[in-house]
Amino acid sequence: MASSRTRPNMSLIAARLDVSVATVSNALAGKGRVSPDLAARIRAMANDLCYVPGMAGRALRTGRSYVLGLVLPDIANPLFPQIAQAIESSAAEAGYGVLIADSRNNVSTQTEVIGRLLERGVDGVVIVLRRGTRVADVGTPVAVIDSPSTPGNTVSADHWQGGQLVMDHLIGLGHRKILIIGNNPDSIVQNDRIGGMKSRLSNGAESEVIWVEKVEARHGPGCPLGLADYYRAGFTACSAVSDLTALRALTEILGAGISVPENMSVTGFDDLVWSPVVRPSLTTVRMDMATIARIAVEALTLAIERRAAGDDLPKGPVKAPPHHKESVPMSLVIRQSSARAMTTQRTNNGGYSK
Amino acid sequence: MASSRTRPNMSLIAARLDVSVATVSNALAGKGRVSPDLAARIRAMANDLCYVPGMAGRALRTGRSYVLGLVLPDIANPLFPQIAQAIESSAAEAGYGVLIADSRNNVSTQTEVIGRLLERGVDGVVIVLRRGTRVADVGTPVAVIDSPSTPGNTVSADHWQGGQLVMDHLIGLGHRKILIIGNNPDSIVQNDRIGGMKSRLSNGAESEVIWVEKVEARHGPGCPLGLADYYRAGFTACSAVSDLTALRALTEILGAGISVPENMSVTGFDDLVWSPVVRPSLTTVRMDMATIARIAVEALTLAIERRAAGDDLPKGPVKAPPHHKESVPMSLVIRQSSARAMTTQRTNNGGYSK
DNA sequence: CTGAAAGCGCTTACAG
DNA sequence: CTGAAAGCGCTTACAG
Repeated sequence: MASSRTRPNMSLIAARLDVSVATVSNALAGKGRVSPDLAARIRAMANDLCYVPGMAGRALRTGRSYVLGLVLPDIANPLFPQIAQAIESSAAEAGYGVLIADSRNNVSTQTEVIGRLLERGVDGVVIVLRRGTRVADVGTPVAVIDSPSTPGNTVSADHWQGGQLVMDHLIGLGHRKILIIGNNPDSIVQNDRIGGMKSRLSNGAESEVIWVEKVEARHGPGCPLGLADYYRAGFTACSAVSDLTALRALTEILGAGISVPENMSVTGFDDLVWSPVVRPSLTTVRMDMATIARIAVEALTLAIERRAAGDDLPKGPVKAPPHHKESVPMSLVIRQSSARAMTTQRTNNGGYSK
Repeated sequence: MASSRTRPNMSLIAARLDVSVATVSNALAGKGRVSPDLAARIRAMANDLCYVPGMAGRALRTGRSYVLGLVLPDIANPLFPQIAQAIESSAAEAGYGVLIADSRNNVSTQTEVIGRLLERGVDGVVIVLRRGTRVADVGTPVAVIDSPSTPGNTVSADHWQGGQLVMDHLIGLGHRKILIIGNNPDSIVQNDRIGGMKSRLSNGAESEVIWVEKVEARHGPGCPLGLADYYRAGFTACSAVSDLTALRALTEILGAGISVPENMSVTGFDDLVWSPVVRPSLTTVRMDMATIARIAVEALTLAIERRAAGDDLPKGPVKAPPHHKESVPMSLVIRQSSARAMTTQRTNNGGYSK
């Protein structure tokens, strides 16, 4: 009677079929050491009993939990959904679950949450870094997602190339005075993107960079960025390092009565969820998160296998350099759209003309 | 030599101190069955050896993993960061880890991912529901976060009261013709919010409801909502059921040369990450996610304790009804701001006046 | 206050 | 092809 309350295990299956648990284990694992028809009967019985393998036992025995930790600097970051979804999906495909942890942009918290993940027995950790922090060596395989300019092993989008993409687009549309809007001058990612943009100025095009945090430090949080002044000074495009910044620019420009894209083009970065929703929808650059996640998870599972196989101590001469970098191209997303060619006569009053 | 490669366990501590593992276990668990100084020596040794308890062993023995599953309908949903952060934080406080899963807005996928979570041995599951789906009975405690109008046990924000809050605000500012913008007419949450809004129309105020999905079904995705027409028809405020919809309205209105909030007020819902970033920043309504998460996690841990204690079968007469509902008040976030009083003379050209 | 022993569910050599 | 046995790291009655 009470047996219906408790989850079935291998012993139950074995008892019902009068075989040994070892055979059940082998049959269910598909190791092929079991005769086909016995294996079939075992699988059928497992199915009848709604058997689900107990991971705790397996983990204890094999020393592997098939769980990965995902450490994020700030879960509230708008890019997080893309990252989490991609990692979860890649991990699930590789047979791993994903335990999340929020390091709250804080190095000591980061150490602490990694500790908690290790307690929980994760086999490896994916860490998303911010603002040039480094991660101390933990006793488990680690994959880092950040900028390629970050020291150490990393997988990341090619932010520099993404910057080139967007600048090529703007130059191709005929823009020659382009305002680059950054947010935080300390961000490696943002500097990479801006570096890429600047590297593609051509045909006499010029740019100027402003940083939101610097402007706010002077005039207070949420202050205008003075974009109407740049418009009057002849700038015809704003290239922001993120969609968040682009959105701020877009609303400020529209609010000043300057039409987009007729009089001013605006581009962003990251293709955040609302980018297609605003009017005009935002031309932006997208990271291939699915690929980045796949590479990170593959690297991790490979390291986990190696470690499980005991390839720990690199005896003899040290082999290849320990730094491994991989960067994934970004792609331009051209929408309805917020950036357009300089073919229309530029109006000089900045007003919205019917 | 090789011992430095392997994680220390209780046996190692016991051997080093020449005591039994049972005593180590008791000392580390703080059960008080161990003399204070022995307990101190054991803790010191554990510390020296960098001992971290192996959860796999504990899980196997106690039948509890101290891991909760978090099932989301769509990780890419912009509300997800708030939810995930709150759940992770509450769970961590209660000593639980959080395994994420994405049901991709799909009932069969939802069943499948819940199955995978159970395989991994989660002690309970938090499910965020969408669009009136129900969740089948799984063999583990479940907490559902959704609308209070959803059948079954739920914790949620009081969306109806949130709607009242925003309408009270607009009426108080003097608005009398208010456009309510919904997205999906099938959403229980959105209908609750709109119901609350309508319930507070007073002083001869009137409203009209439009649904983005319906407009798009007629004119194609991304089409204008015709808000300038509503402005010309005398509407002075748009109350959207989400910040995403509010953002779309805001950019359309600004793009039409109608100034916000001088000529048209706009409000949203959810206080998404970019709401303070746009200009003018968005007046919105916020759910108290921290409280909702705390209630959900508490309910779950309580149910887990009960089940562990064996209070399974409710013998004798059935007690209180199985449906438990809890709804948490929302709060108005008034910003710089996108909604303002009807004190200024209304201009009739809809133009932006310097 | 401390220890010997059993057992949670699984996998893996090893024998037959 | 199949089974008996050991053991992963822990906790929990039970005895002393």
